[in-house]
Amino acid sequence: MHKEHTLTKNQQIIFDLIDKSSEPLKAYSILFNVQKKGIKAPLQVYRALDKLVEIGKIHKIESRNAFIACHNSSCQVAKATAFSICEICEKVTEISSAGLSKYLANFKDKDGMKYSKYNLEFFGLCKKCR
Amino acid sequence: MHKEHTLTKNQQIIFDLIDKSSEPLKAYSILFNVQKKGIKAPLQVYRALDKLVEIGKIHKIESRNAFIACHNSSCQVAKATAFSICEICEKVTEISSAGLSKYLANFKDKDGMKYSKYNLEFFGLCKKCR
DNA sequence: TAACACTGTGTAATAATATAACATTAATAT
DNA sequence: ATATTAATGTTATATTATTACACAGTGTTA
Ligand SMILES: [Zn+2]
Ligand SMILES: [Zn+2]
Ligand SMILES: [Zn+2]
Ligand SMILES: [Zn+2]
Repeated sequence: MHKEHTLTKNQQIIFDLIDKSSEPLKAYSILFNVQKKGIKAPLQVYRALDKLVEIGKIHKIESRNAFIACHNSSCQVAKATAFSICEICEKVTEISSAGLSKYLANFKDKDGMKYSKYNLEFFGLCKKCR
Repeated sequence: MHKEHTLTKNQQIIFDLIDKSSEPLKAYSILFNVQKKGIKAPLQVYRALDKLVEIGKIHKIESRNAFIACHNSSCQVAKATAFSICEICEKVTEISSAGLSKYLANFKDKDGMKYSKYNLEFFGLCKKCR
């Protein structure tokens, strides 16, 4: 469960937009869509995005420079994320697998180092596109 | 072992630069460094980078928008990559673990889907920065 | 109270990253 | 030879992200 954060006005507007989107949204597409709500500048968007990522309400899909809402209630560590990305339709799904997260959290590199933060992006074809 | 590709002039210049760098290089830093060799425009750099990524000679570190040479001779599938990234000094190391790549290649999502392409970035502190 | 720290906001300007469009040249295949 | 593909050179532009500065709200604390 996510720690409860009271979102500010800008954060709430931008989170709502991302949360109800069926696909990852890019920063300037978000900007375009919230201009009618008074958010006029890129920085206002990026500041809200930064905060939302920090508190785990959204995640950034690094390979796409886009953002999706976290729908994974067990995503306790906001910084340990895994996604599947369809290379045709660009559908992105957050992977919620206890086995995977356990494996990665326990993975040790050759220096014996463990990592609690990671981002994993799988690429392939989604059900519809196969 | 990588399939042998004969690099073109621009590709070779840019690969050499990345290969001898101790840290990931960004596209415009590459551009700056190869201008004396006649590569003048961003597009010339991006085209070479795209090709080098495609043939597995280099990898893109997505979270950093930077490129490193592949030093992993067992990196047969150029598109299945794992890295550790130091959050202080930004040192990046390609992880070469048979166990990890086997686990990820065999991972099935809840639809039973397997993925042969993935990119995994671990974040933490390197030996020196711990 | 007043001073302070902290967080968020608004705005303008600019930096950094990446691609489109078009003309040309080199390499490869039949 | 000719067709095809891949790479190049160049200009312009699109996309993504940050710097800098002024200010407002909130809570702490001296
Ligand atoms: Zn999540
Ligand atoms: Zn799809
Ligand atoms: Zn590699
Ligand atoms: Zn370090």
